[in-house]
Amino acid sequence: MASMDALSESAEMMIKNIHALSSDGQRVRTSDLAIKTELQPATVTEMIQRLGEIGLVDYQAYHGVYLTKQGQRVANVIDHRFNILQRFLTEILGVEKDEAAEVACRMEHILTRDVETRLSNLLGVDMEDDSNLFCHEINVDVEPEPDFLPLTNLKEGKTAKVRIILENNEMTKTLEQAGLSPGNTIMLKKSKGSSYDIETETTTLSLDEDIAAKIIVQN
Amino acid sequence: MASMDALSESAEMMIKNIHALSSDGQRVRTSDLAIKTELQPATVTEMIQRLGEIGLVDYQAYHGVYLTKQGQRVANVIDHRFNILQRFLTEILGVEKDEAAEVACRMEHILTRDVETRLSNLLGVDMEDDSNLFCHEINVDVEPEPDFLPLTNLKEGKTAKVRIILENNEMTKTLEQAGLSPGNTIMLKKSKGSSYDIETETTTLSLDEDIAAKIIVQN
DNA sequence: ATAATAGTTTAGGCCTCCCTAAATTTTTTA
DNA sequence: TAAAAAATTTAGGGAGGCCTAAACTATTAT
Repeated sequence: MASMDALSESAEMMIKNIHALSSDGQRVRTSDLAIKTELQPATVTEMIQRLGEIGLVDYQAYHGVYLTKQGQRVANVIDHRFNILQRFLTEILGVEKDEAAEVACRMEHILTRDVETRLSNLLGVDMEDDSNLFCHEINVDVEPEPDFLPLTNLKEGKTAKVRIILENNEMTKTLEQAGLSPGNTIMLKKSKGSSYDIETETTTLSLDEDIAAKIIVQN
Repeated sequence: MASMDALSESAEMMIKNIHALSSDGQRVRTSDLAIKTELQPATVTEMIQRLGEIGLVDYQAYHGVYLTKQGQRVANVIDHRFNILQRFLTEILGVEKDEAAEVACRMEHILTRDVETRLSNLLGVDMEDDSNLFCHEINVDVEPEPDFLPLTNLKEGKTAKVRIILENNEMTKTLEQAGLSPGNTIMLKKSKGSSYDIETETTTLSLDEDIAAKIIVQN
């Protein structure tokens, strides 16, 4: 097992891909890695031989590789960094998903531990608790539905939570007294014409369409 | 002048360093570059010869290099990216200056235009107006206090600038329409219970606590 | 069971990015 | 201005990361 200086980007990518392909702890085949990494099989062989010498993978010629304990640790770090970066790019910067993935994939090899931790905090992730971080490719379309909508779009009979009221004046004070303020739960009983009948935790009331449109609720 | 694929990190670093050393538009000497880049003089020579072939520098053997127009453009892009990244790392994440510089120096070669723009917006910088960006090494200890805090921690009556909205969905679009988007200034009028009353440049609104917690402002 | 096919590795080559040592050019200085 | 000193470049070499073509091993199918 050779010395352990920092891994190259290519080496880290290879480890990441081995990890991604060895779902069931089985050995991963050279050809599958070649496809995933978009490298030639010969190049993959060369690479994993080097990783083997360093002790990050267990490699047996003609029979594929799997990550050693150490290799898994490396893979986990990289995955974590990738996820943090991707979330930062999409959720905070608003970068489009594909571009975010590409950029995150390049940056994951550069992040220091400190920056990683700070980014995690910014995103409200507990670094010690890894459970919600290893989602490689899994939570791709979970999309728990934003579900923010103006009261005018709520279906009759549906219950929802008031989240935003786009106005703040005398009128809203009245609404508040009726239990219609952010954080409260309400139910739309009926909407006929431009009138919305609502039931709050404390009372019932009827709203004009213009006002209802300014009340944003969440299912 | 050879073809123009993407520059390597090393090449970009060399250009950046040539730029940094050619304050007065004079030719930069190989030995100075060797010191700055911490490479051997022979390595520098090799590099700048290649840059010369590509047309990014004007190189005369034994007499140093200077950046061509094209080279300057590259240098400006890199410097800009570096500054944006460094500011993000220090001002928003609170990373210590030296580490921020190191990380920024690695990341500057990876940033895409889009991410660069978005980071600039986050920092409140107008991408078209470069003047406040070229601060290399100048604004070293200005330290304008991080002061980033969630809206839920803002004191009543205080005005602050919206910096980050930790989410990107329907809800944020609604907020944006109400003048609540990064870069805008808002004032927290009152916070009672789980409801936050805010005044933006265009309107007033009331927010639920969960949402308020995702809005990061700066004093 | 063995021949054909599919998968893998080795061999050899190219480029980048580094290096050291030797040659060359420029600058200094006596 | 010529020799010494300093700076620069050339020559040659090594490692990493890729490649293609050829050799080799494993698997499949008849």
